[in-house]
Amino acid sequence: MSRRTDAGSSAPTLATVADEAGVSRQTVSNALNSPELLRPDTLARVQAAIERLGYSPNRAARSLRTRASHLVGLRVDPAIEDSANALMDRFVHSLVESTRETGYHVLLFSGDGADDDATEGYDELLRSAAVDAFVVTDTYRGNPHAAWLAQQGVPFVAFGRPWGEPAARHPWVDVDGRAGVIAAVDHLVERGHARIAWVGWQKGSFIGEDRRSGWVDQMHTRGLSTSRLSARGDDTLEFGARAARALLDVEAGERPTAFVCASDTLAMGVLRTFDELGLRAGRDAAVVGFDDSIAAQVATPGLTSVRQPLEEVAVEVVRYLGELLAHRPIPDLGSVLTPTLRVRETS
Amino acid sequence: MSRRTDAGSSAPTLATVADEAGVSRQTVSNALNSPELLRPDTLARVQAAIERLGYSPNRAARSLRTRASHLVGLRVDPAIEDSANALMDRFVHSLVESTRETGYHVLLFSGDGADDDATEGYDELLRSAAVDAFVVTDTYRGNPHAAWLAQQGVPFVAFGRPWGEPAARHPWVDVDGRAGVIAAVDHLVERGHARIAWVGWQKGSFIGEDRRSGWVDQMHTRGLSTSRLSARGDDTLEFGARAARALLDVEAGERPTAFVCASDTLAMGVLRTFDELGLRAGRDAAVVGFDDSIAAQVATPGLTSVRQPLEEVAVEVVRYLGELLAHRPIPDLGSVLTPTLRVRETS
DNA sequence: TGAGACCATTTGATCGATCCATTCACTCGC
DNA sequence: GCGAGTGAATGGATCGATCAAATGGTCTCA
Repeated sequence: MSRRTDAGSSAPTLATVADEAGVSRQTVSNALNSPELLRPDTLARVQAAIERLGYSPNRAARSLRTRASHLVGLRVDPAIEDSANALMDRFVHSLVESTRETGYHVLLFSGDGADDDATEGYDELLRSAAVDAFVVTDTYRGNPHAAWLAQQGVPFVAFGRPWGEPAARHPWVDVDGRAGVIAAVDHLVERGHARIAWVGWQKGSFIGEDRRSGWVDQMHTRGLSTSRLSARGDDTLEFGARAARALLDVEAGERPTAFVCASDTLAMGVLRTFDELGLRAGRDAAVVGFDDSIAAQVATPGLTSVRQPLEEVAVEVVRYLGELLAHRPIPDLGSVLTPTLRVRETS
Repeated sequence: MSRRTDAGSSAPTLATVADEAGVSRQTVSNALNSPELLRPDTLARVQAAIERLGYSPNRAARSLRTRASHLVGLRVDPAIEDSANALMDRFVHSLVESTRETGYHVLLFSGDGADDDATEGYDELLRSAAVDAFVVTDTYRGNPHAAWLAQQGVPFVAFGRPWGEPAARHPWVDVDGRAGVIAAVDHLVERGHARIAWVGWQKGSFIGEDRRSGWVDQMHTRGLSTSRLSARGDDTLEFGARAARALLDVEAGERPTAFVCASDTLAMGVLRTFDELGLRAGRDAAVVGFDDSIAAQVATPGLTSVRQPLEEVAVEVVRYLGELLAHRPIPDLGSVLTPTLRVRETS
């Protein structure tokens, strides 16, 4: 009965456990994967043996046979130190937590230096069957990764809408940036502000236009003018500072009393200009950022900011992954979550 | 010759490539793993076939046979939003970059909710042979993870010294916090400061004591007193603010003119108190933080801070991993890197 | 009593790569 | 001309799990 009695120092296998419990390999396998097939007493005996030997199925062997690695790939791009990056960090943490509950793990990878080939990294992991699916995070306009994955028929879930690509058929999760900005505008209007400025990104960014539309529309809904209150440029501290200087450099009646920004980075730039001009955020004028970064939390004064519910995003992403990998039809291809406003001293 | 001519939609395997090139499986395998064994013309023929079919070896099959997954595990703990977390982010990015060059990948995992069992997560991945080694990041006093891994004989590299455990035999990489603080003190002395305060963590933290020792010793080396200039508490914004208030609440001659902090979080707390008291960092008193977080970069005024060379740390960690997994003897078990001071407006 | 249905369990084959031992081809020396 | 020696390529076995099909046993009902 014991064709494998070497029980030496090497890790226990199915055969080891089978011997220990006095059953066959397949029965042990069933105890793990389809316990309902076993008679209760047999199941108990096998489970006891598994426990006793400290057995865990070998992942490589299982993957080889089932053609499923139970890994999802996530590409992390070379660290650009800005708030967007810190955002990713929160998301990654949440993603790891969520995947854990479903028995999956997150595999990180990066493209190689040569940026010309966007499929780099994805392609390799895919062909070697290293991962079952991908999570794609930066879905800016015409994201080549998403397009390529879709074309290849690779399972993936995107964090971010397929902006401007109505034909996209992959599941995605996104945060309603527009709603976040609307909440910010409402908050400021309720605080008595009427001249509320926008400091955002250049045209061409769908995300930027989405957020800005919240400002434009809600200002009009509230009966307020947006004229001469909008600034657009790069997502840098410098541009935020420059934009604030320009917006404030008008006659007193025209001057904005509040600034809504497309990112915390821009908001911190606005605060820098306030400091230069001797203005006090929260007293002389209000500022609201976007992302609720650590900088927003520890800055003085504390920066009011729109917080993305990344924990919920991760949960939704993993839910979609589960459906996708179980080959279940997915009725709703997209899921939009609402951010919340974290009010601090600058407003 | 072609026992595998199904070349259907499924991914190519060694056998497929072998057929295509008119050689045997083993020859294709050798072309990948020991190309010097092949005759140049055969090698070229095989490589052409690999290229043509877009073949990548199946990782699961390879892992099963070689008993090596080419994955390293990294445990990410539930996101605590502070600067330490942002630090991890930079490190993870660098680690992914460094491992890529050696053909390894980073697998993220987390402990389950039950925190009582420190081995949770590690144990599972280990027994299922999912990873070849681990990278451990938080090596505070008596870190149970490191101790357990060492005891089990699992290969791992630590980011952080095995504080207070001279018997430790695992490789580690660390940043010389003491040297960073010494550089900060020197910088401040050169700027004309003599009463330089320390705002740090409670006793019991080896890292905290290491950093503090840089302050104590360098102050004495410079012939300066440290009396009544030290505050210790939690690593929070609130404590930093409280400590600054207390340190400044003395008669004018006794008052510190500079603050060196054990973290950016504490430094931001100090800045908050400055703001309350109407003081201007960089003019009325200097402040230096530690970690060069994003908050330090975008704060107004910009916070001078000690920056850890995490990119180099990652490279060293991966180098050690390579030695460890190749079973090469490791002569130097530890590697200490020197941080640099990023000077900004607060000093 | 025996054919048929049904259940728990077992056996052999397989996933795709690498290890090991062997075979083949070819040169060289005597 | 023939065995030794070398380099190149091959074939069978194997890693540890799961799949697919077969086995033996118990129970039901004609």
